Amino acid sequence: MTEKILIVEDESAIREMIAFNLQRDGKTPLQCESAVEAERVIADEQPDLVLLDWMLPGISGIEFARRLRRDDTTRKLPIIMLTARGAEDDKVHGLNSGVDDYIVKPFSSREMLARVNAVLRRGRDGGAEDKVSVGDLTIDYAAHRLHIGDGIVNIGPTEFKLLSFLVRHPERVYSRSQLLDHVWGRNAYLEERTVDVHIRRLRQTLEASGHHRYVQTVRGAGYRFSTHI
Amino acid sequence: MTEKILIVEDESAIREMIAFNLQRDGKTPLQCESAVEAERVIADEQPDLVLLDWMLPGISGIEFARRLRRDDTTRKLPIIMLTARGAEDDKVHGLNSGVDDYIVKPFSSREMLARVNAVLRRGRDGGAEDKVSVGDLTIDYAAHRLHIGDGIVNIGPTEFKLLSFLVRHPERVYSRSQLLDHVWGRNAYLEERTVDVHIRRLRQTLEASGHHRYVQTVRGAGYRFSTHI
DNA sequence: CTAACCTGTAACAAAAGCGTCACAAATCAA
DNA sequence: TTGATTTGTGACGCTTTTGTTACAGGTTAG
Repeated sequence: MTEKILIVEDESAIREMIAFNLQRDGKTPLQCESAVEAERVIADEQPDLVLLDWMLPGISGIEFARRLRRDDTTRKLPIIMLTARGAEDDKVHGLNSGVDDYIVKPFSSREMLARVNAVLRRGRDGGAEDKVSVGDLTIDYAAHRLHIGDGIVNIGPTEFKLLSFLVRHPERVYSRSQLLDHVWGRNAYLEERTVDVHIRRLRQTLEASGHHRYVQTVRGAGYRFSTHI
Repeated sequence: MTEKILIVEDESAIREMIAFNLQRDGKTPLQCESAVEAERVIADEQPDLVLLDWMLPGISGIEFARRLRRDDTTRKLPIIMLTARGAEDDKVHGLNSGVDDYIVKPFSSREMLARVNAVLRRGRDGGAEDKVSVGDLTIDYAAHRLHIGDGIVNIGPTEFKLLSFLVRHPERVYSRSQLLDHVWGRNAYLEERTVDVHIRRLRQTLEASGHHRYVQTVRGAGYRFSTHI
């Protein structure tokens, strides 16, 4: 339970603060200032998770994340991105399909710990479980694919994320605002109706091959994934 | 559902804006201009969350947050800090004073609501009050659904709120006026007979699957939820 | 570089739920 | 019993919410 967590962040105040709070939570923090250094530490220490700053001297955090994803030995190493608030966040979000989560600065220690533990838990529970099946649906997270029955169904990135989120939290209503937060990210400021359209597209994809109403509307509240009725 | 949220902020424009948006989201905003005033309101009204400006006349927001954390009666009261953009130091100080989250000015109403709801949700999950059962009724707040016996019944927003309120306060008579206040909100000016019609609709929903008379009329007084007779 | 694809938004259509009213039924006070 | 008061019930516009389609801009793959 004393997971090693590597912090790659050039600003020492933030780095220290994160390390302090991780330690208080029973983790073993490792600190790095640059990607070059991080590469070595990852090889030597085999951390369980990486907290990666988006802005790094030399190679950017995103590029570094990409590189980690390309390498077979680090492909499954969970990464949480630390990003600054700003216009470029959208870009980050669009590009970082390989990143497990991201935290926007400034963040509270509680939020940071919550996300770290969530990602660690995810890795533990479903270490081998890259697939989740519900009814005749199978979501293949590793391959980023959706199976319905025997067939493979083509599904867009947003639809996939939306379905993934809903399936991970079934029998529970989420408002449009909450879905925007969880699926699109906390700082994607979009129309709430955008959610409706994607729900519609998702339903179309699902019902093209089956006839279930997994994705349900709760009037005045939001949407819900349920296998009942 | 109607959580009380205290806004401590000396700039009235910001305060009003926040209050307006909170109200639109179904919350009950309370407003204060200073820490002294806030202390009294917290004691009197028992809010569920505090939005605290970091710059306050007299005592600073951070100092006030620290004080709240020291006091046993307010130790668990969630605090969201409102800070101006900039200064790294603020971040560190704020985090150490134990606040739950941060919002950096200027912020959008959607972001503010998202964070408020996130913090409230976090507090609720610990409380684990997601389902309430009475007799063969089970109200599932998370799924926004009503179970009767084995069956699942879908229920409209107003009926759901009405039933929720009655079930939370069973064996007690509420007048139409009181029900309008608690279910529809203090500033909904409707005919009192509207309550009758919704009671009727609720009864229909309940008796469609069972034959109980949970919702009882008390002539001249109002309605009551009761499991006997 | 082009074509296919995906995305977010707007506009319109459909559906659902809401509040009010009018009248029926029930209850109460004489 | 009778008349008055209270509550139950069904119907009807109206508003709000959601479904659906179309489209313009942007991105990706080939």
